[in-house]
Amino acid sequence: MISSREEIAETLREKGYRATPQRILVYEGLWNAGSHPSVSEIHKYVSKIDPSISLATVYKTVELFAEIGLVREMGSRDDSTRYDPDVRFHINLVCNKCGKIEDFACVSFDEIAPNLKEKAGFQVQSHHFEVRGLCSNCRAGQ
Amino acid sequence: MISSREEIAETLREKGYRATPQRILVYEGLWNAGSHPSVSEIHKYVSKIDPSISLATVYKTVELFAEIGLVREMGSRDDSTRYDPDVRFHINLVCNKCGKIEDFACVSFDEIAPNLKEKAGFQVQSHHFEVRGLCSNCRAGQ
DNA sequence: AGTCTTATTGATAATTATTATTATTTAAGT
DNA sequence: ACTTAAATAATAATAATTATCAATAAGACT
Repeated sequence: MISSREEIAETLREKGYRATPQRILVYEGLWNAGSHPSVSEIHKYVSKIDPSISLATVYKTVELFAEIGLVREMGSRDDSTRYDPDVRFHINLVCNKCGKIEDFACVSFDEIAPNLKEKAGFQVQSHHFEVRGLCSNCRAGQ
Repeated sequence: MISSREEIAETLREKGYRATPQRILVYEGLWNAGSHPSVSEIHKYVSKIDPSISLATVYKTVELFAEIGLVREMGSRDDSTRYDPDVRFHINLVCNKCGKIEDFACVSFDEIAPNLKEKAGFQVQSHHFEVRGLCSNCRAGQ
């Protein structure tokens, strides 16, 4: 699922953007800075490799990635916005107690809203499907 | 779908909270302060009826309502967090251009993730199902 | 390989949503 | 009516995000 550095560079150039080392690094951070990382967590991760990278650059990069579909913005409920580099359709299960986020496969988008486009005339660009509650661990500890 | 003042007051008391005029007012604001209103919009609305109501009170009230299931927090992507007083399962269609939010009925939760509870052992407390893209108007104007 | 143009970066200031604090008020049980 | 803890209003504090701008470097063109 994760793309190679050269694939990312190619995608950026195709869309008319420059393939900078910072952008490649942020892409890798999205996959390696923990589960569904925040900008702050991504910045912490990439700083270990390039200590001079700016927080503002990470902000601008994830915003760009979201625009061109390289990442999915999850919105913020508690602290800060989180990002999911898996852009395939799935459900994010967020535990209200421990905060853990799991991914859960579900039926396809077309099965859920078969006539979304016909009825609403809506052109889908991204989605955010989040379910909040208690994960199995936290339920056990109740 | 909207509950009466007395029903809201009763729900609050049942859960052990006080039924204050501010809380009743905020509940009405959730339905009347525009589509999927933000805290700021709710405060603007309720201030017309009770000019002394504090912004902090609106924040605390919607937080309480979200906890006891009287409203659904939609999370924030752009500006501020928005709230949906319709807590039934449905999709929010958010236009990336004009910002309009429409509600879209879809198949039931259980049809989408039939074995969510069995497989993930996850106890659902709330959901946020948002699809971003272009609404029919904005597509036409492209 | 060298030069040019302009997008991008890094550093930081500014903004703004949200939360915390605290004295005062009030809902609801007695 | 009285009491008491919960709730409110006002406002200060926090923290995420955005804006600004001079310096840098990616990529196009010789």
